[in-house]
Amino acid sequence: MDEIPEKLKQAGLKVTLPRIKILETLEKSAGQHASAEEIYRLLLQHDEEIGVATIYRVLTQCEQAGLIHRLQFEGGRAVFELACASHHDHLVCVRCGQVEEFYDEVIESRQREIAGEAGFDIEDHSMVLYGLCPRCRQQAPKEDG
Amino acid sequence: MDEIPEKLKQAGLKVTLPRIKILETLEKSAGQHASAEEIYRLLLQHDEEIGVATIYRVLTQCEQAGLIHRLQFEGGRAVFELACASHHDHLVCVRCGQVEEFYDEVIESRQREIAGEAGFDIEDHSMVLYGLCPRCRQQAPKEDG
DNA sequence: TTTGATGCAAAGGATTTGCAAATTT
DNA sequence: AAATTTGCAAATCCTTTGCATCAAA
Repeated sequence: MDEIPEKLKQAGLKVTLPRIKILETLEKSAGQHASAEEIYRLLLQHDEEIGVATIYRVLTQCEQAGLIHRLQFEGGRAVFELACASHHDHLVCVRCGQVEEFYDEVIESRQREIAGEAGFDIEDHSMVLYGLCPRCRQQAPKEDG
Repeated sequence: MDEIPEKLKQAGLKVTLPRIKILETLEKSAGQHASAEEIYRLLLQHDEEIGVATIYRVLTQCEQAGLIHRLQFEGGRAVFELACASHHDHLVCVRCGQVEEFYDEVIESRQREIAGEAGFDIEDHSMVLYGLCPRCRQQAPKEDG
């Protein structure tokens, strides 16, 4: 499973320790989704002191190379994921931040139809369902009256 | 159609000139979608000098009151729309920024099913299709190859 | 008049950038 | 050795906040 250096090479990026560490961290992060700052902290925990600037730069370069995806959920900071998996959309827990992936062919085909009717040439789409994950639902049975 | 003051009152907000102007500007903006900065500039064009801080404050307050929605498309800045219309999702032109709305019951119901299977209690969702609108498609027949 | 709203400028968080020093090929 | 990459700090973008002034109820 250690193809990270290969991928960097194929992307025309030099294979450096920071890059490898950053991608490995993303790979191992919970649910394989992490923000730049989370990656920074995870690296620190493993005694890898890589500056935030480098992390942002590497993530941006890898995104442009198609190695990772940048996800813009509600709440400002971007979250990144390795691009190895096939296309999918996301379920995000508004309480704990947990991210789950899903893919639904019915939705995908409806999207194509809708875009076609509107005359749009779709390049990309994002679909995020926000709510409480099973765990958080139990911990917060009811919030209001 | 001039119910803006009414809505403000119902939301428990004082009916002030800046608020009325800001909501009117949003109402009249292209496709009824605008960012805070766009609203600021549109107001300036009509010789209304309202500070950005006020615009952000008013937009945030109106959002909390349910009068408008804050949309987080790709690219950082938030875009706002009046909440008068019923729920819908968005098609965004990646070139000219044009925003179109759509609603599809098939997608909506699939979303509910998916969330249910995952055990999530959905509070909200966002779905955005990014691509070239009909006009921009003509102006840019092919970019590569 | 009392309460809430505005404007300005300063603060804030996330991300980017300039430049010299350090690395990879 | 040549070309990139890194780290740091300063800069930038978008948005929020503190506080004195001003307007709405």
